[in-house]
Amino acid sequence: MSDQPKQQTLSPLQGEMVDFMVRLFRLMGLPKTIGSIYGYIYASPRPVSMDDLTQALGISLGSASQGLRTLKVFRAIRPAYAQGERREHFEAETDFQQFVGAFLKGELEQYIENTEKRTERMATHLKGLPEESDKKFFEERVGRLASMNERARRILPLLHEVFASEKNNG
Amino acid sequence: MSDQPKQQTLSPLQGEMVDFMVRLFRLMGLPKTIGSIYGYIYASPRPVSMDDLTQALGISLGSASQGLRTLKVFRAIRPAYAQGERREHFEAETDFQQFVGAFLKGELEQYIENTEKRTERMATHLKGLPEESDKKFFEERVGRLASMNERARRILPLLHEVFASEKNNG
DNA sequence: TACTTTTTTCAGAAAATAATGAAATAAATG
DNA sequence: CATTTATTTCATTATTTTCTGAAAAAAGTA
Repeated sequence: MSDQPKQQTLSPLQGEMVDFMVRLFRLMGLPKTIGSIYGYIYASPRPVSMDDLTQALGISLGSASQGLRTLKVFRAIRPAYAQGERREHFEAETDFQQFVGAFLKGELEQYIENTEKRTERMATHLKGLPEESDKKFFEERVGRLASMNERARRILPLLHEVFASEKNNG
Repeated sequence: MSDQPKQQTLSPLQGEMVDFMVRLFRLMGLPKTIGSIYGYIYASPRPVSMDDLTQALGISLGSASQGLRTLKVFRAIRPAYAQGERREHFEAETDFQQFVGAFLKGELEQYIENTEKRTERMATHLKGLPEESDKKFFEERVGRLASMNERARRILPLLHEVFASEKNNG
């Protein structure tokens, strides 16, 4: 079928790029497969099909499909037409500062939100506490936790700055 | 043996604190047990023994021992004498901004260090690349990765600020 | 529409991670 | 120093996470 046989193996340079992304994605708590898929697409001069991925990375159809979906949701990859190819192809969104930043920001916002609810519940428990039961101690503890979370919340906007702009820092 | 029976169950407030720490420690990639141990110690008005932990949290001796070791290494807890008790007791280091910050900083430094080595290897591969093999493409990619890491390195010192001082922000 | 190719889904397998508990070691007591 | 109590270690077990592959669904073709 295909006249130009697609590459089956990764060059050393491409291998390094795949590893790079595996590590970056692990930092975001995502499995190896997803990192390697992004890495392979990132390291490919031309759009990549699902089949290319299973071949080059030795992963299953299922993993490739799931991984691609996740990456699409993150906007880490985008569809790209490939000359006279029936299959869907993808290329990398290279401003990963953008999607890594967005991802981490989302995670942290969620975290801080949940934590806020938790500290509010603690404050409620505190009220019903008899004076003799180390009440002072618990008040101090809860206060610390609430203030830590408050501080984290104030930090959050800075995170955006960190990842946002190639122009200002690069 | 013990005249004052130690508490076996957690109060709702203490339970919230344990959960809080389980989540905070998970953020650092540490297992539930370790978070819960710190949480219990954090939520205890008086120094805590290993036995208290296994009782209150329903974890094994082994887990308690391992968890305490890890927490000592992090300086998240410190030994504390308990009146006429033979067993070793512990209390919480409450400036967790300090140890959480130190931990994350250490992890990230390691990460950035490794990544730097990796991008250097990439640059080497790049040299041996014939002009016709999409060399331009790969140069651009490697450049991006290196610059991302460089930016991360410059951010690192800010992290210290975030966690360091109760005085300035609290 | 009937057929072929591609993609998705998801139950089960495999791999990775965490917890247990019993034996070994260490520390304290009398 | 013999005995008891406390702690650590680590091979085994349990749990959680990730991956697979075959069946179902979707999309494309003639």
